[in-house]
Amino acid sequence: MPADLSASLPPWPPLDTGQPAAPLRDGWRLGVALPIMVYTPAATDGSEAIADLFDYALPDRSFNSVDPGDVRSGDAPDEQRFTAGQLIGCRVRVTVGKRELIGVVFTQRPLSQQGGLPADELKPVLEVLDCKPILPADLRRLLQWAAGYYHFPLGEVVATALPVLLRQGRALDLLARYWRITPQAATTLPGRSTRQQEALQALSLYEAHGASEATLLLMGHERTTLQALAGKGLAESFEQEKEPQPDQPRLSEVPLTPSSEQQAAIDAIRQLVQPAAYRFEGFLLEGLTGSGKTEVYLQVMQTVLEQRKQVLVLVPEIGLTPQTIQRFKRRFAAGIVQLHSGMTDLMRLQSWTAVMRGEASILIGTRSAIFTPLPRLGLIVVDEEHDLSYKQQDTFRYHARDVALMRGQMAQCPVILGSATPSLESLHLVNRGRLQHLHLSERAGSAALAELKLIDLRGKTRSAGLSPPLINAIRQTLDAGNQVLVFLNRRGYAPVLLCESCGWQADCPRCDAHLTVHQTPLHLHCHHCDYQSRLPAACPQCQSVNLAPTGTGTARVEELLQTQFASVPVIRVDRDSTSKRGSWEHIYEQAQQDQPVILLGTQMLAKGHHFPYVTLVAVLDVDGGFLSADFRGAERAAQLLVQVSGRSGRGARQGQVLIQTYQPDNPLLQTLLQQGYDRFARDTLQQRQLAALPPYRHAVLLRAEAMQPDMTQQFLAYAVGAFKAQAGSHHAEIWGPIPAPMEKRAGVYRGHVLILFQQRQLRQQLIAQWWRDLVKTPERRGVRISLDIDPMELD
DNA sequence: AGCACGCCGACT
DNA sequence: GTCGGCGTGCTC
Repeated sequence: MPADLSASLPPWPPLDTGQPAAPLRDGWRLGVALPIMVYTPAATDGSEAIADLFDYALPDRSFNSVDPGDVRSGDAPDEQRFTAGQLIGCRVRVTVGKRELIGVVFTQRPLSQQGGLPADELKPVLEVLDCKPILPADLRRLLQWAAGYYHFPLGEVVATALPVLLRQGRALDLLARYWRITPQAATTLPGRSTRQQEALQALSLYEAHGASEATLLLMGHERTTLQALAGKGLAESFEQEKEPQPDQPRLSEVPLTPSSEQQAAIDAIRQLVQPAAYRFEGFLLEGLTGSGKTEVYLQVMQTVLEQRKQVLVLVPEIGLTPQTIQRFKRRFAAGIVQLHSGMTDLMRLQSWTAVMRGEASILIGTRSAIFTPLPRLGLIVVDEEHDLSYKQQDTFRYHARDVALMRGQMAQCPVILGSATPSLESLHLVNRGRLQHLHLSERAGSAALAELKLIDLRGKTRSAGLSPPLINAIRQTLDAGNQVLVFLNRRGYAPVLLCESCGWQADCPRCDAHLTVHQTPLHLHCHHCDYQSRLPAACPQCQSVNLAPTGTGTARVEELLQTQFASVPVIRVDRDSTSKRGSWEHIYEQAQQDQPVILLGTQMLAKGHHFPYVTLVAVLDVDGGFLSADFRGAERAAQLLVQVSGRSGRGARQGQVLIQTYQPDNPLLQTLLQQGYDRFARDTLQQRQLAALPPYRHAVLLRAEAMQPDMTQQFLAYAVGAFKAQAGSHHAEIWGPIPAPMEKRAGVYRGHVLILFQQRQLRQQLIAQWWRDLVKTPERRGVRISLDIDPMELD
């Protein structure tokens, strides 16, 4: 029986319009954040100093007529286009140099007030695009924090927070179509159509004030259904200025009965989402795949929704499957919207607007969704918090998990970080008492956790990377009618083309890397820069024709498996095989049948997917990660192993995981296998502490790249000199400059300096001035530089 | 990042 | 004599 979550609460507050400011004779000076890579000094705005703003004038005549209705109406004369309201948080169109850009107002003060550029040197604002702020105060504060923390221009940070269409100047539609139920509906039956019945039921919840069509569409109803109801006189549509229509979340499914562990976790978090007790607290919810983390999220969310607050759920880039969405939609009849890269710009704008206006209560999105305005944010969930996709790797290098923790503090709401394999950063926060650790150790249902076993590759023959014991295990599993998952982190056919006469190897001309052999179509491909070429007929060095594809890629394993197990379908899942749209769904469908198949794939297969009939997971090569030069390599590899093993034996059947290695005695690998991830993580943390590495110290990576290797190194040497001159060498340890692990990539020579700080605040201060000077310095010419705060990968 | 201005080679 | 090469410098 659906329970009403929203007993009788007051209506939602209006949008943050601020205090209407009185029009001044001489107009306003607006501090605008613009999407350009420029750093400007902080201009003072009363008490607060905000860097990277450009001042523009909004002249007096703009205020001659104050009529909110005329804002943006195309035929109004110029003088009537602006209101004298709060402009902070609104978009403006301005001239920058010779071009026009759209920025967001961050400060607003009278032109007569002293400070900044003389008023007559300011350019005028061309157009005000919003009559109400699109970025509310709390989000502006978060964006300012992020710009400061990551040392990135505020305007560029703001740009990542806005949907593309708003960045391009599109107006937020103020008129909308609404639907409501008619009085006749009380006495007339809707007929046999279940869709119409469902739609009518939904409409009845909104009573006479109606529901916006957008909301109804988001709830899964179709426009044609509504029109059919209108045809029968049961519903009617009308247009009105869009007032935020509060979402009316309801529970639409009976919650599962939690295990005692789940209940303990739910209770712990629920304490903080009681009406009087709302405050920030971070939780690390650690639980293996299948242990029921999602049920904990759902039950805490229920409490939050009961108070008409909103929930933001972050998921990794590939974690947002239709199954995930379905799970939430089954549980709550509520506005649930998504934000991810697979959506069109218009869909993203609609989701963004719906949560910004409080018309949706649940937002499920990837990394950048952390910057969405949610006026009544009550809970943030970061699922699979260890996932690397939360860290943006280009230009604005923010970490969505870290931003989420800051946002929770600013919004005074709890943040749940969930993972089967928590990041060492989060475990460190637990140790320091900054996060509360909650455990789910039991696996729901009957399935026991898969047992992990090593296969010692030393002295064993291999065909296409598979040892005889592994091939036997695969055969037994298939003969028993079960499915097999084979995991290899290398795409293509063979990772290198080798001349068997002289040892020549086909290398990429633009990178320090081998070219990968691909079979269909036959060519050489560089996975680092996309360079492609034909296979040479003979060795360019010794003219021998004994060129052999060497090593193992997924395509070659596929070939072997197909010949070895001819009666069983082999499904390859990697970027090469799933690039076509719909192919992933097809694969998924096949894997959900209780038929023997072999699934073969890269990372893509490791995460979050349910394969109930897989009972054997084979990891062909685990050594790359555990031997990695990067100090985080082992952590990554361990997380991947645990995630992969979570794919096995989720149904009623016992699963096993076989791991091939040349290093069966590797101590970290042994710890992981014998004592589990927790112990592995504790040991690894201890090593980090001894080596004074993150998370025990706070890192900054300065990257540089240039056309010549010495230019890169020269610049980095200069940068180190400048840092020492400014900061001395007491507060920080400098590593480098050193060339990047793959120095030449896509034709440019890359290098970096790593600086480790004892204190985060000191890092913040010392880096700020240094970086702003570096950007300006003439030594920079010909060198591209970027700054990475809390770097995750040293490449 | 754009998009200027600015000072040196092969074309009508 | 010009079209245009991309070096460096600014954008309220």
